[in-house]
Parts: sequence; C-alpha cells; structure tokens
Amino acid sequence: MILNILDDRSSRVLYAVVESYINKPEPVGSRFVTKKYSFGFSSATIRNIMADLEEIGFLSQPHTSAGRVPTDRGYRYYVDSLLNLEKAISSSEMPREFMNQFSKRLEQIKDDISGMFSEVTSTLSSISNYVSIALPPKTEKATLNRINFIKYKGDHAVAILLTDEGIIKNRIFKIDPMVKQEDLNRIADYLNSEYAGYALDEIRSMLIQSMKREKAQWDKLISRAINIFEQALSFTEEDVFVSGLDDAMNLPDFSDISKIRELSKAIKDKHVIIKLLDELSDAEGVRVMIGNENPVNELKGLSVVASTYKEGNRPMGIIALIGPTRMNYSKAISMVDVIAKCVGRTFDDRK
Amino acid sequence: MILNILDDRSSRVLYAVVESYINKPEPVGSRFVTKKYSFGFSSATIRNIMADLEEIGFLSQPHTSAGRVPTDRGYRYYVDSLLNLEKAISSSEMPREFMNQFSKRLEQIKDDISGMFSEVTSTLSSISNYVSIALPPKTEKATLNRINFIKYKGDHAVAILLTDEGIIKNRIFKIDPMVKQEDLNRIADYLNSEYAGYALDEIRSMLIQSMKREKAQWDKLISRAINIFEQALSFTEEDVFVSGLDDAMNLPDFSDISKIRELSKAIKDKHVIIKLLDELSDAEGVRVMIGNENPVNELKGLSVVASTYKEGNRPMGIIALIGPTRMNYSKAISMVDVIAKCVGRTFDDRK
DNA sequence: ATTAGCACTCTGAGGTTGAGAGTGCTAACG
DNA sequence: CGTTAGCACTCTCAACCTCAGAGTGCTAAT
Repeated sequence: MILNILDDRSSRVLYAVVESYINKPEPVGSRFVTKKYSFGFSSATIRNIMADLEEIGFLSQPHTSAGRVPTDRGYRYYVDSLLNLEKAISSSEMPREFMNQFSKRLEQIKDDISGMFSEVTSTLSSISNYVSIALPPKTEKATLNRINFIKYKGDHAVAILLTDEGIIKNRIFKIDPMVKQEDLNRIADYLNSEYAGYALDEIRSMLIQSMKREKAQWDKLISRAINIFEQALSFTEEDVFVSGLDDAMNLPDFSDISKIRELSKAIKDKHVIIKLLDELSDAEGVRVMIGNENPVNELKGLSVVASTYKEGNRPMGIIALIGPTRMNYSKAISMVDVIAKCVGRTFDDRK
Repeated sequence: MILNILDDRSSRVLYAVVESYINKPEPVGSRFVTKKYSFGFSSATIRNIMADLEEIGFLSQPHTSAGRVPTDRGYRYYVDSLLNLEKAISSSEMPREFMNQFSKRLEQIKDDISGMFSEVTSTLSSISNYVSIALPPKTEKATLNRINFIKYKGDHAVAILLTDEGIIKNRIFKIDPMVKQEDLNRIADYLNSEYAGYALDEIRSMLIQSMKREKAQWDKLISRAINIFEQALSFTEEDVFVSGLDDAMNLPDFSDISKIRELSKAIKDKHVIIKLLDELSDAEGVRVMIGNENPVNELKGLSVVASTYKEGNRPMGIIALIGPTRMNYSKAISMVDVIAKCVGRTFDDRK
C-alpha cells in the first residue's frame, strides 16, 4: 500500500485522470480536467499538480504536449484507494436484483459443476467485457465421497470418482480379464470404507504408506485395490474455464492483434494461468494485479482482478477478470467480488 | 464440378496465379507468371489469357494496374482439379513416417475420447496453422454399453452412461431419498437388459413407447426406471474440439482483428459449427467449401476443408480445417484426409 | 497467333504543411 | 505565498502532393 503519500488535491486530480482515461483512452489534458471535474482551480494549477504527479511516477506523457496517462503505479494508487473504500461500502455497484437472479440460476445448475462454471464465466465476461476465468474447486483438495468401478468390455474397467463437492471424474483403464465385477465391487467397498471422507491428496499420500505396508503383508486383494486406486487417482489435468476473448477484442486496447494473441496463448497454456491465479489465491477478498506487477511475461500490460470463493471458510477456487491495464477497476472489482460470493454461497447451500 | 471448361493453357495460368497467391498474398502480375513459371509465352500473351480468366470470373483485380487475385470461383476450379488428382495419387503430401507416429500416439490414448480429440485438433492445427475442429462421434448415434446409478448424498443419484465408443457421460439428479442403492441397481439391471446394444437415439424413442405402455400397466418399478433413464439420457450438449485460433492469428489474412472475432464468435456458438459440419458430413471423403459457398454468414470469406472419419463404414464424426480462402488447399486436403483416416482406423482397432 | 512497345492508370511511400492540443515558464495578482 | 493569465514552444495528426514502380490494355509489327 502506498496510500496517503498524496495530499487530497493531488489524489483528486489523479482520480480524475484515471477515471477519464478509463472512460476514453485518450491522454487527459489539464484543460479537460478543469472543465469536466470542477475543482476550484485553473488549468495552470492543474498543470503544476500533474507535473508533480508525473515526477513521482503516477502519470506519464506519451509525448511532450500531449495530455497525461496513468502509469501502472498511478493505477495502483487508484486501486488501493478503491479497495479501501470497498471495505466500507462493499459491492454497491452491482444491483441487488442482478445478484438474486444470478444466485437463483446457480442454484438450479449447481449439480453440474462444469455447467455451472461455464455459466459463471460467460455471465462475468458478458457483463464486464473482459476475459473471465474461473478455476473450479481443486480436485486434490476435494474430499472423496465414493469411488466405483464398472467392468467394461471384458478387459477394461471404468473408475468413477465422486467427491463431496460434486466433482465427478472418470477414467478407463485396462484390467486383468479374470477380474469380475464382484471383485471390483469388493475393491470399491474396501476403498470407500478406508478412504471416504479424506481429501484426494491426503489419500494419495496415505496410499504410498499403504503400498509399503501391504507389500510386506502380501494381501493380494488389498494391494490390488490400492494399485487400481492409484491409477484411478491420476486425474491430473485441471479444468480452467475461460470466456469472453471475442468480446475483449472489441476493446480499443486490443485493436492490435498481437496482444490478443499473447493473451490467447497464455490462456491455452493452462499452467501459466493456474500458476498465476494460485499466487493470488492466498489472500482474502479481491486482489488486483496491474500491468507489470504481473509475474507472467505474456501478461504484462494486462491487469488481473481476482477473488477466491469459499465454502464456509475454506477457499475452494478462484474467479478472475483479465483486461487491459486501462480497466474499469471499480466495476471489475465489484463484479468479481459479487460473483465470487454468489458462487461461494452456492457451495455452502449444497451441504 | 466445372472442370474442363478451360483449355490446358488457361488452366495452367490459373494454377500459377492461385499457387503464387497462396504462397504470398500479393496480386500476381503477368510478368511474374512468365518469369517464375516458364511457359513458352511472353507476358503479353499471359496478359491476354489472364484477361480472359477475369472475364469468366476466375480472377479479379484489386484495381486497374494491379496484378490478379483468384476469385472464389477460381479457387473452386483449382480445388476441383486437385480433388480429381487426389483420387488417383492419394494423400502423398503427408510423410508416411508422420502418419505412423500419429497413429501410435492415438492408439495410446484412445480410451480417453476427449483427450484423444484434443490431441487430434492440436496436432492438426499445429501442422497446418489453420483452425482445426473436430466433432467426436455423435452421442445419439453411439450404442449403449451400460448404464449405472450410484446413490449420492442421500437424495441424489449419479447416472453413468457408457457407450461402446468409449463415451462416458454422467449426470447428477435428485431422487426420492427412500430409494436405496439396491433399487438403483435393479433399475440399472433392468435397463441394461432391455436397452444395451441400441443406439441412444433409438433408445429415446423406444422409451416414449414404453412410457405409454407402462403407464397403463402401472408397474411402479419399471415406470420409475424409465423415468430416470429419460432424465439420464438428456446429455444434450455436444462437444466440439477446437484448436489453433492463436496460430491462425499469425496469418496475414487475419491481420484485421474483426475477421478473427467473427471466427471466434462462430466457434463459440457451437450450433453454427455443428450445423455447418453436419452439412458436409453426408459426402464421402474430403469436402471443401470456399468463401461465399459457405452457408454461415459469419464464415463467408473463409474456407472449410472437412472429412468424415468412419468406423468400418459408418460415418462417426467429422474433422475439419478452417482457414482463409487463400488457403493451401493441397496441403490442407491431404492433412485432413490423413488425420481423418488415422482417427477412423483407431476406432476400428478398438473393437 | 504471338509479341514488342508504349501510353495510361493506380498504389503507396515519402515529404510538406498547418491546425490544434497541450505543455512549461514567467510575471502579475490578491 | 499559492494561484493564475498569457505566451512561446513542442508535438501529433490529418490532408495534401508528388513520384517512382508495377502492371495493365491496346496497337502495330512479326
């Protein structure tokens, strides 16, 4: 936080510049500021203030004799003040009406996790016109409700894994054709009795223990069960839900195709996104990354507004907007905030 | 087919123009043609020929005193000749080496349908630099292998539907909490004995029949089973696999962002794509749609090269490339052809 | 039928200009 | 002392011009 290093007048001028520039991507001149935002000063005074703001790196000029444009640090100051206000005022920008409707919609489809997250990202992107991303609850952290095996085509079996969070994963794998469906059922029963209620990543480490133990004991059924479970657990690829790339192309900031390409590549490379968002997920509430604060090279020059959603107190996943640094932070923040809260509440209700 | 309406000389000139323009998106002049492709004629003669080709609508000039550019009809003539040759020569452009490797790769992952199709589209787009699209086997046409129900959280059940094609769909729905797992098992057993081996869309219409019948008979269990199956069958949304949008952005044809946006929107709207590709799927082998031949408005100005893949003789789905009309048709055709054949073969092997 | 030659057309890059916007500085002001 | 009017200065951007280069169509000669 770098708050309060500006006196009231300066910060008001900064806000004016930021807001005007967010509104229309044109350098903001002193004359314009005096006219549009009626401070009690002449343009000359504003000019002096703006020169000061430039000196401390909050504004910059594209060239001499153009107006000013906020720098990343300028946006940062602006956003920090916003977030400060936000705590008091809460998400006032989103109509309660909308929230209710959206909650209802989620309620209807909460049983279908991936459907629900498609809905979330597409709503978020369509109301914001930025690219929206959601990470569903992490599979590893989900708790096992039950696992089942179904014999398939003689020498295959399908593992179906259900978690308390409603995540369903399935996987086909080869088995010894001698193994009967009853065997599979017994294996499943054993595994369920042993592991249900634990988080999947806990289970994974428990398995490693067991494997050693059972190897010593040579219990055939159990060691086979553990083996199969091991296979079934390797549901590694995490889903990432993305929406709104095409809408974002309408933004003047993306008139240059190369930026879109960067963004689109970064999104395709899920690891990058997951890593980025994971980094944001440790903090409470809404977090904002501006331009070059962004650790991912491809995404410097873009801003990310993200919030975790929680079931009770446990953070489950993250919902984010990616847009140009010239982003409507105030709107974006409250949208992400509200939507994340709706999603969290939906998970709570599920119980 | 509009073949053979050109004499040999004219068509050779047309090919020259098309190929040169595909190679580099610059209007092709008579001088260039004479130099690069050594016909026995001077530029003046070529000019006359080109004027003729323009008259019948195979070439056009961006402006007086620019070179010529192929029209959609010009491309059509070119592609038709290609396809004619193709029948004899077959897909010679793709190295056999690559095909073998790719087949092996598919073989490894054939159990995971969606993984397999991601692989297919991403390879196809990366070797072609166009946008690649694949429709997996249609769920409705797939034959039911078995259905299972798992009780979940007291008042829910999960339906798991397996087809012979390896498609796995699952769906959570509410049930009367009084229904026990054993009841679900009995229901599943009944449904499997009754409906396994039929295509899902057949089953759907069979169900409608049964519902009437059973209503009269008041067999509680069976009518409940049918009801549940009805619910479970509504796995409507079809998957569409897409890859390569970002690579395609590198093409000079897409330097204008609005075209990419159109394409990206059309892709997001899955119905459009499915409808388009369905239309192409009735014919044998590779089919090509050029520019304004395309029925979808958003995609006029783009070309589609598509081929069905078949299990045995039954067409299952479709694989396509979308690119600018200035597309390397010869390469695209053989790539789509080869890949579709690989995919088909993989499905055959599965049996 | 083919071709050399030539007048003609059109584009696109490069250069010039002038209006407009905005600045920084200075000197005057309350 | 902070504020402001005034002014000279800077920079951009759109409009305009020019001209070389590429390519054409036509005609007359082969």
